[in-house]
Amino acid sequence: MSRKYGHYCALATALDVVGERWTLLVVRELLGGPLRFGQLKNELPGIPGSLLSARLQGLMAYGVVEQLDGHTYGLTPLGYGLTPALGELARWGLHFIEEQRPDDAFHPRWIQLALHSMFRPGNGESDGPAVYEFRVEGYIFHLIVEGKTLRSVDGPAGDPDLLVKTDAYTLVRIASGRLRPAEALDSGLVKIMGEREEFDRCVSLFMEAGDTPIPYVGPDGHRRRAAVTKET
Amino acid sequence: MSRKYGHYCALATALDVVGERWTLLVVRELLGGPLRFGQLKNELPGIPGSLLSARLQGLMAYGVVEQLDGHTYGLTPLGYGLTPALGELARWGLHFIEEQRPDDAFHPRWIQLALHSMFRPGNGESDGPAVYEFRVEGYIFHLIVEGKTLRSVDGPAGDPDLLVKTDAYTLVRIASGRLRPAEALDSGLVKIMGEREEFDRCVSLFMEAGDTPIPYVGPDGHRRRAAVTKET
DNA sequence: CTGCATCCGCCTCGATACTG
DNA sequence: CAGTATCGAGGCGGATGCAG
Repeated sequence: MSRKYGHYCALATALDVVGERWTLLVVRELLGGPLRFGQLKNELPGIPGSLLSARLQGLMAYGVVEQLDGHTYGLTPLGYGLTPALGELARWGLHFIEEQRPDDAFHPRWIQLALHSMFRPGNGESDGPAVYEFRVEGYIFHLIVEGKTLRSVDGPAGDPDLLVKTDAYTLVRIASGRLRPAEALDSGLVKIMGEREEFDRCVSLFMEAGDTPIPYVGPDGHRRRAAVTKET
Repeated sequence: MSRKYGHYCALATALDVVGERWTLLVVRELLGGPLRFGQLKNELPGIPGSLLSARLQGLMAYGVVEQLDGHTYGLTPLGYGLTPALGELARWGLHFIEEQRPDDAFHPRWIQLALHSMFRPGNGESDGPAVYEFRVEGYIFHLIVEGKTLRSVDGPAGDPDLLVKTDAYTLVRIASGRLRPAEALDSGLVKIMGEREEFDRCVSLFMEAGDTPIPYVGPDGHRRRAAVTKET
């Protein structure tokens, strides 16, 4: 049995279930739909196979993940219930995304989660559903905005209102408030196919106009200790 | 340097900062305001002093916690930014809160977080601010509902619209959908001072009428494995 | 080749004792 | 009271092995 906190507290209980290392990242992967063990392992660079196995067993025991036919694992409704929590955590994590893209592993699917976490339903009134196709480093998906709901679907859209082509690093710089969307467009870091007006509307769905939605906490801002500290 | 996932992903980055054991519980304690090391240790039953020290150092290095005058620690604005994430996690954790109150440690302050996580702004229209005082197992605090915001303050209220007296276990049973508020009131598990109508209004701020907001996942629901599994 | 169990070195964690 | 030092136990990371 895994380590528990032994606090009669909703947060501590949640962490008893999904607080261990790698667990929430496993859930992150499955948010996009069921996956096989191998795919899961491929999209979680660094995880030992044995640990992934253990996590899946644990999550199944809690009813968060279920094993479907043919060695595929998917979230139960309970597991999908973690979506808002993961969204808020991801949104907060944008404060700390590194300025320079490090040699970290990356999968374009990550940014779908980030986009979801920044979605502000209510900004940008749209009558019918709006469809935006994204092409990020070879990966294609599209967002469907309908009223107050946002869905992201893998693959190209049939007839998108806008097509956006860019790279992950640029998206991160925009999301963390270090690059304004208009600048990204003018400098060619973001290329669009469609009306400029539609681009602005798309942007307004995720961030307030002229404002940095997620102020970035730089590497020096990380150190709040006033005086000199031992650097070992 | 703590272990990092090495994923260029907002969620993984957040977990790099607050994903280690005990870290989010330290933040939970500080959400109510700055605390001294000793208080913090007392309200986190089970944490080793050395680990609390390490966590505080780490959080300070990231700018999430800052040391105030006289050995007191408080959240920075960045730290308070974790509020929605902790709220969503706590809300999800309500699915797993044990049916029987175990011998777990408990502090009434925990339930303030749970109440926050269940708050549904927009339910129950109130013109002026509504003030509800809670007395839970000797601990007194009051909620101030004003429009779409909810604040909870330690200590008694001056002139509350309603006074609620109950125990933690009953609150958990209500929150996890196993006990309806009206039943709790009728059976005397919850005692109120004020109008019954005001009680209903208070309830409607946190849960939909006649509906279980957080379906409980019982100990048997935890096992989704169809067949018999080895029990060691 | 995929899915997962096993083994081992290392680092984190948990408990206690110790210092300013 | 605030925080540090020490040490055993156990979770984690990486490599290997085996069954379907």
